[in-house]
Formats: sequence, structure tokens, C-alpha cells
Amino acid sequence: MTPHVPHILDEEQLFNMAELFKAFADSTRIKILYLLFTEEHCVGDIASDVGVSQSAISHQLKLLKQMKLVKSRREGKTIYYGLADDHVKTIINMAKEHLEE
Amino acid sequence: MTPHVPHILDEEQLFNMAELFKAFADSTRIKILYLLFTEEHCVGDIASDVGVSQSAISHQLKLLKQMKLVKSRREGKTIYYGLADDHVKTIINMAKEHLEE
DNA sequence: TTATCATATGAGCAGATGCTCAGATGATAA
DNA sequence: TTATCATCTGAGCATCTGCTCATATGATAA
Repeated sequence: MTPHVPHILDEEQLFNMAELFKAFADSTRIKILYLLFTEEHCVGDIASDVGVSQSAISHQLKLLKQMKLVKSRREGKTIYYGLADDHVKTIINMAKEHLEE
Repeated sequence: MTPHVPHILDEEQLFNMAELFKAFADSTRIKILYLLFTEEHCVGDIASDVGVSQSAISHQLKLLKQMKLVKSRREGKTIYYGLADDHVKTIINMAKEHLEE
């Protein structure tokens, strides 16, 4: 048994995997996730850093939250978003390594 | 410096990363890649295993090849496709781990 | 209360995407 | 050569996606 033989995955698991990758498959969302790599940011700051409208960012953050890739925290009027866990970093780092070859 | 602080990535690198993830962000393509995990297959077999038309598979294989995720080898009339390198496996395995939590 | 700030949300639209269909290409065999 | 098999390719189309715009919500301040 080589180290890379996969476990059996059924139709649904492969579908879920495609859904997960869709979250990373857009420039705006990748920029958001990468911005949150080191620390949380509020919506307005994400919008200006990424360079798209607050509304567009808000829509994308909703998607990322549904996918459990980011989490949010309210502080007064402001809502701060951060990465939900370290898997996001791992997955992005793997892709980065692939592209660097 | 923590282990997870990312390197600086410019606009183009983040765009390329999104493009890479797009290759994984579709059920048909994930099924193709997963089918090729252990060994190469010819186009016709991929089509019947994945359950879509030969034409559709051919279009998708072209995409995957442009992304350098698969490579092909001709043997007579038949063309065999296999994974281009182990990064594909690594990236898919990372996603699998994330979903299993 | 009303005003303002920060964010969220629904509708609508333009562009991207994945399929089908028909036909082209390329290799082998008769 | 022609016929057949395996695969590829371009066009067309239905669906999906990411944005904008206008408006709604929720919290704070006056």
C-alpha cells in the first residue's frame, strides 16, 4: 500500500469536495481569505483592502461563513471576520506550493 | 514569526491560485481526478466511470491538461490520462481532511 | 425619538460555465 | 483506398455566478 492510495469516496463526498473548492475558486474570496490569514478584519476594511464594494464583500462573506471557512464576531456596530480554522491556511498553502514549482 | 504567517502574495499569484482551485471546483472534474488517483485510464473508461458523455469528458480533460493537472499518453487509437504530479493528491487529501472534521 | 454608522439582503443583469450535438481529426485495419 | 474506432473540437444553449443598486437591519449617539 503506497502512501497515496486514496480511501474510497462516494458520490456525495466528491460533490462536497467540489463545493469546498468552489469557495476558493474566486479571486475575491481568495483575497478575503488571504487577508484574514494573520488576523481578523472588519467588513469595511476587507472591502477597501480587496478593492470591491462593501455589498459584494458582504455577499461573499455570507458564502464563506456558510462553508464554515470564516467566523464573525460583533463589537458594537462593527463585525469582525476571521478564519474559522487552520485548514483554510493548509489548503491555500498546498495550492501555493503547487504554483511555485 | 508563527508557523502560519503567509508570504506576501501579489494580485497575480492570488488570481492564479483561484484559477487552480477552479479546476477542482466541479463534480465532474473532481471525479476524473479522483479516478486517476491510483492509475491512468483511457477517455472512454473515464466517461463511463464518471457517468457523463465522452465529449464532455474530453472538454474537461483539455481544461485539466491546460492546468497541468493531468498528462496524456497515446497508445494506438487510445489515449491514456494520468495525474501530472502528486500535488493533485495532496490538495485533494487536504480538502478531504477538512470535510471529515 | 431621530440620525448616523456598519453591515446585510433581495432583485436584476452581464458574463462565465458545463453540457449536448454535429462534425473533424488521427490511428489502425481491411 | 475506404471503413471503423477513439478522441477532439466548435457552436449553441441553459444554468450558475458575482457584481451593482436600492433598501433593510441593527447598534450607537444625540
